[in-house]
Amino acid sequence: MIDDPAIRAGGESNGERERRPRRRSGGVTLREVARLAGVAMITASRAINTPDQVSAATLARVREAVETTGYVPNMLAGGLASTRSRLIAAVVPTIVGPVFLETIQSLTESLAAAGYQLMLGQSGYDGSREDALLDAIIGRRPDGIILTGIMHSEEGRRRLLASGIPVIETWDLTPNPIDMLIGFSHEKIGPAVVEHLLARGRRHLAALTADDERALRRKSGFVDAARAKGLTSSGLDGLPTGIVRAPTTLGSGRTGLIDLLARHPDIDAIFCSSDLLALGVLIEAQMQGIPVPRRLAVVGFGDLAFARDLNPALTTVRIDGTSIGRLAARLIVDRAEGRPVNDRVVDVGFSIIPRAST
Amino acid sequence: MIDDPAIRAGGESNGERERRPRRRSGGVTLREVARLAGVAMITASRAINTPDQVSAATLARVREAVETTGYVPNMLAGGLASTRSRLIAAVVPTIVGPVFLETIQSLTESLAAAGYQLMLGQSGYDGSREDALLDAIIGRRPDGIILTGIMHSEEGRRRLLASGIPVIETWDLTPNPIDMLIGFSHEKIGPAVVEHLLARGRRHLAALTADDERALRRKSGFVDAARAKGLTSSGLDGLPTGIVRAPTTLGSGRTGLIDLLARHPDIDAIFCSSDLLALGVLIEAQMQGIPVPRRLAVVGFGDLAFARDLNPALTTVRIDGTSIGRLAARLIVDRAEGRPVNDRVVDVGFSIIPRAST
DNA sequence: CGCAGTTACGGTAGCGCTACCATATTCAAC
DNA sequence: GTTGAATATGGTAGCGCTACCGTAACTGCG
Repeated sequence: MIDDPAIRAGGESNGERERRPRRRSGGVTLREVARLAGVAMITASRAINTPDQVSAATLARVREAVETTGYVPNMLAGGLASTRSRLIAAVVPTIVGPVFLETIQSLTESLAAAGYQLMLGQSGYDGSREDALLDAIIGRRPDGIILTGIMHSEEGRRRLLASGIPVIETWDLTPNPIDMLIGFSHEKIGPAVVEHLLARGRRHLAALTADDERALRRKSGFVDAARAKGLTSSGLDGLPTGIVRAPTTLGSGRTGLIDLLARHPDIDAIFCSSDLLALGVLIEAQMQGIPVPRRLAVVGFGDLAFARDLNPALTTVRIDGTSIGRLAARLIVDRAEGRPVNDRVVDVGFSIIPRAST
Repeated sequence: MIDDPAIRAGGESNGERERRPRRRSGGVTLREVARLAGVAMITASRAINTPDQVSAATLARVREAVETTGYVPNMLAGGLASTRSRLIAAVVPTIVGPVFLETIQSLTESLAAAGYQLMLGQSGYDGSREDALLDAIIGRRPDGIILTGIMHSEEGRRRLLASGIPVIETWDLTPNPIDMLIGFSHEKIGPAVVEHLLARGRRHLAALTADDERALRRKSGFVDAARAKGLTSSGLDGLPTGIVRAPTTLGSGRTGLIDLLARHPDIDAIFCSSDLLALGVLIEAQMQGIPVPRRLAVVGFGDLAFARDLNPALTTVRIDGTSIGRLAARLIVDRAEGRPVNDRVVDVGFSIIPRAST
């Protein structure tokens, strides 16, 4: 080889063996900033990350150097050195389908305010990509993982536990959380809705729900509570129910109502597993000339922005998604910064927003 | 300095000077895997990242070692060493407001399939947090940045350019993109909608739009095209228009229609800047007993899932958000992997979906 | 058989940053 | 003055991985 180190070294100084160069990221590094400010790298680092550990004069000089060079710290390097990536991962079944949006929104904002960035992953409604996604996430060494309304495999649980990364499960209340939990009881929603409908004089209840796990549990709570009150449809053990494919659409609300009415013409109240379904029911009812709420009461779930503006305004179950996101951010950040977290399980509850549709 | 390396070194060799330990991430490292497989670290690395560069036997041994240890590569370290983070950043004004969801969804999926992860940032509709967000993003050294329908400050442009990170701007067509561009012309949508409405015999057009930048440009195209066709409302230079605050809601659609009708009772067609607005218009029209489309034609924008299921089904302008996301992923990944990208500006166009509301 | 080209693998030195230790200096306390 | 603690700064060795450069063994070819 002509590329003999000795020959190459000759050019350098006298004996000085030539170090091979390496592709660099191209940007300004902390070394450069430190040199410009006339301090050691570590001091420059402190000036940037823990400003109150350096003197005012030094701080000013470092700040100026940062300014003139346009230095942006490489957080990959910082994360590697400190084992704190300042990345938080959030997993949702799917981002279309507006249920988790509020949560993601407030999560992103709260995290950004604390200097953290959100990584987003979609597991698919059937959790198909969940395990592969988990590896991709754990590989990035996030400081926390937020699971949004998700059923995880045993294998997934193990990997999460083994990774040692703080985990928050949300939008549900499981008996044995992996780590932390912020959610509410889907089972308890059903009875509350039954209560509400009974109070409004309804006796022939029905449910229209998506076939996803949590919606089905809400439905079960509803059906069981109705049965406990002695409300069973003629010839049925439980209640008239319609099941539609998740994610729910307005269209499936319309066909769902048609189907339910065909089988049970006497129903006078429907609990839908999403506001979108409820909107479909409202529209179909109106087309068929069925007055809401006079002949048919409709309850949704989610309290999406449009619910209050419908005609009639939609009675629905409200989950404070914004609180969930904000709280999740706080817990995760507290954990990441080593502050103690006392409430590892938080039930944010739900509320029924009574409006004109019931 | 007393901290002379020679002195310390002396202590080391005979007196076994204790090397200070350092907190480690706690997990299994590649070194461990390599040791178990009986190969060098670099070979283990190749077995994992470029499997066809190692022999079948070695590959199997490394795979087994990975299996038994539960090794998950630290991509922070990998990213630092290779200057390829395999992170892609996406910036949206806000995630609530369903317009960009399809794009984010397909983006996330396409990127995941290629081994990349999405970082999400929200700039706020007014771009207030944009500059701070940009630093947070650039600091993570993503392999690409996707700007979703965003107006960026000059300062932001500079920082992006200086960072050297590939950038894709989407949902718009600007004359001088920062880098790459996938979008469509908001201006051209207006004339197309005017065409459509004229063909359906409408003569008294109106617009109801949000006050965000792009919606206003769609409106301008609409108004200008109408004026060019000689369609001006009595006593007006242009067309009756209503402006509502972004983000749009169903409620603002309702009040918008009330307001427009009060000022211009003779209008027979409304172009709304979002499907949500259009839904509000439909609902309000129905409340007031105004038959759609007989007396009033309604056109939306976005073709959200519910548009086809409304009654009457909503005529709307469709943007293929899924394509935008998929294409953006491809361009970014191609750039990241060093493949040539020939079409740096792509116009994905739009289409008018004629339905019963016009 | 010699030579080049290919395939498989390894040693080493970073990527850019921060944890860990250390030193120098200052100021209050005794 | 000595001691102790707090403040301000610096040197160095990694964090866990891959780029760069090797070497050795094997192949095909004249």
